[in-house]
Amino acid sequence: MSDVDTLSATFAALADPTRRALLARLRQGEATVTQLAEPFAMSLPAVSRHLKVLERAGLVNKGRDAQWRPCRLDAAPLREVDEWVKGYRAFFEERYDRLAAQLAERRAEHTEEA
Amino acid sequence: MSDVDTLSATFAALADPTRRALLARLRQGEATVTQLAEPFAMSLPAVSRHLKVLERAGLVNKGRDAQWRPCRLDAAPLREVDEWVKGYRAFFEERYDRLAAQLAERRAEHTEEA
DNA sequence: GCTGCACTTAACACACTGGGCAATTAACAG
DNA sequence: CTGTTAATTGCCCAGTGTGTTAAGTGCAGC
Repeated sequence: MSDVDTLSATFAALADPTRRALLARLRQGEATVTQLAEPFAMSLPAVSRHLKVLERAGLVNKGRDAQWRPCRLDAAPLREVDEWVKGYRAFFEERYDRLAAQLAERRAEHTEEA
Repeated sequence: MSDVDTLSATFAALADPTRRALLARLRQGEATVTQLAEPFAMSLPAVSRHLKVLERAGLVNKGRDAQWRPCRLDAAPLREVDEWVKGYRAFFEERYDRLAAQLAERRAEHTEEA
């Protein structure tokens, strides 16, 4: 996890239901680590580590208020995810299904030519 | 990786640049395992396993043509990703930045009430 | 049936993940 | 100074991921 590209780090961070739940919670506003951990059947250190993963992925910012570390959502990396998915929208959107099929077929022909 | 939810499996599959490159290649149409492996500085078995990960995530379908396994893109799982990201769009889209801030603040007030 | 090609599986190494508890740091409250 | 609360870090363990090479499987063609 040392020098992974942003997109990989973001996807990896999102590939865990606990972390996605943390993000969902943070949509409702700031929360401390203990507050965030409360709903989970999991130790505080475990949640703290999940938050660190999210933080390193740039999805969460931690502030400092005395002994509390109020966490805020930073959805910026999700913009990149959105852009990436956009490149595949033609392949999963209903209204684009036929277009996608045509694209794939036409490009397959080009491939065979080469 | 046994009984992971679809979204987690999809995100995990996407959290690897090699696999994303494989998907990008498959946008241009069917390809065999060897064809797919060709651009990578990586053994064939390694690529084969990457494809298996994509297959188990439902992102790739493998056919059977004699000794070849033509792989096709199946972007259906990405629809779910798109839906998920949509839930955060208000937090990263320029035009929604102010709205998101308001939402977060208003919900933070509600939280404090409780 | 042997040989070759496409691909998968096996066996192994190694790093990372995610969970637990215990100990530690940091900051407030008396 | 002492004790409490918030949060992190260290250590251990089990499981998983990713790469290698070598062996196995399945199909085609002479």
